[in-house]
Amino acid sequence: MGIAKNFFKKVKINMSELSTLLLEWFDLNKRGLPFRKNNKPYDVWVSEIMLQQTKVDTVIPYYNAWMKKFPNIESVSEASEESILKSWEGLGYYSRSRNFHKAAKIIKKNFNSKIPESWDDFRLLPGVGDYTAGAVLSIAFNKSYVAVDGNVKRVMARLTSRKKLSQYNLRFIKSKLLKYMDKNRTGDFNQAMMELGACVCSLRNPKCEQCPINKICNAYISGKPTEYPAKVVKKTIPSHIFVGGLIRVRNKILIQKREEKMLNGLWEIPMKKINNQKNLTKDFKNFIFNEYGITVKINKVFSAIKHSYSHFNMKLIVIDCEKTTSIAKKKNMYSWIEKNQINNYAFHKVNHKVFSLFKKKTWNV
DNA sequence: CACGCGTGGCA
DNA sequence: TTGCCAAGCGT
Repeated sequence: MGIAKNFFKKVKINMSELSTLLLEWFDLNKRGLPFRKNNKPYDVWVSEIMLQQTKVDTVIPYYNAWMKKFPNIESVSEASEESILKSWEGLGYYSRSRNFHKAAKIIKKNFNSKIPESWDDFRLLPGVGDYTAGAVLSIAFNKSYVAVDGNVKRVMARLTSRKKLSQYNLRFIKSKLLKYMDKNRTGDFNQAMMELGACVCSLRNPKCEQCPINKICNAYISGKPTEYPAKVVKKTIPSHIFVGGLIRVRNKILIQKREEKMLNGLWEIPMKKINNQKNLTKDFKNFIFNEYGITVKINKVFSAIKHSYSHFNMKLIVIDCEKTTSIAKKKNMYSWIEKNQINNYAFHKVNHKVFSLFKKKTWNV
């Protein structure tokens, strides 16, 4: 008496048509992305960095502004850290911009400001991983490298009916892609795989009936495409309470520059994680005195602003207060600025929520 | 190698 | 409302 096997039988797929079918679809259905007009190496690279874990629609305005301000490698290599961060403000994953800044300096110094075409040189630059190297080298130079992002992993997991994206399966997937990609159009092939994943072979509701390669797809034949790849269990995200202050003196407020790994180099109002709200104002006053040597008079305590980061949720209680006395003490890098100077600094997101809250309420700085 | 790293959209 | 995830990389 065997166990009933109603698992579908994996079909031996002939992938020799993959490139032809895919590119035929891509030529008719590709979106006209602004960063794919001329496929110049620098343009492609900038877009690939911005597109990491970020949606196309979010990237477009940042990309256009960046290209206007930093049209080439040399302009990036000569830019200040401040102006780089200001152009990246709000886009997230700020180390991308810091790594690109470092890479531009290396390219100016070692490669005469010309983006290297060899895998070994390009892949070693800070912020360039296997995906970005493959994408840039294939799209800008038509080199035969695969670019395997989250979309491509999902498409290939379905084509080959692999539930687990183990290192072994990923190597298998890459070898198949490399074998069957159109070597005359490697950049288009890679982008077509990604576009298919984003627009047709989507995570939740794949449009299998419209898919140009459904006849060579194991997951489609199985009738349960969303079972590939299997979902991975994620860690639950903790929540933390913070207290922060809009500390005023006359028409100015106090801001500080972050020196931690997270949001490094970005500006913020003084804020601190607290364990509970029992001694909220007392904790806040102590924090401000210990950190800046400032005593404050509290005007108003606002209800919490919520903000979600990738790995924790923040409830930020903001206190409106005025500086009463101060002693000379500088632990952090900080600055007193007027309201109209806010646009001169790169703030991280939650500060803009604070500013807009105060604008609505009692903003008379 | 599993985790830290931002933000916005969408179900 | 809350949770999930997106053209990944560094450690």
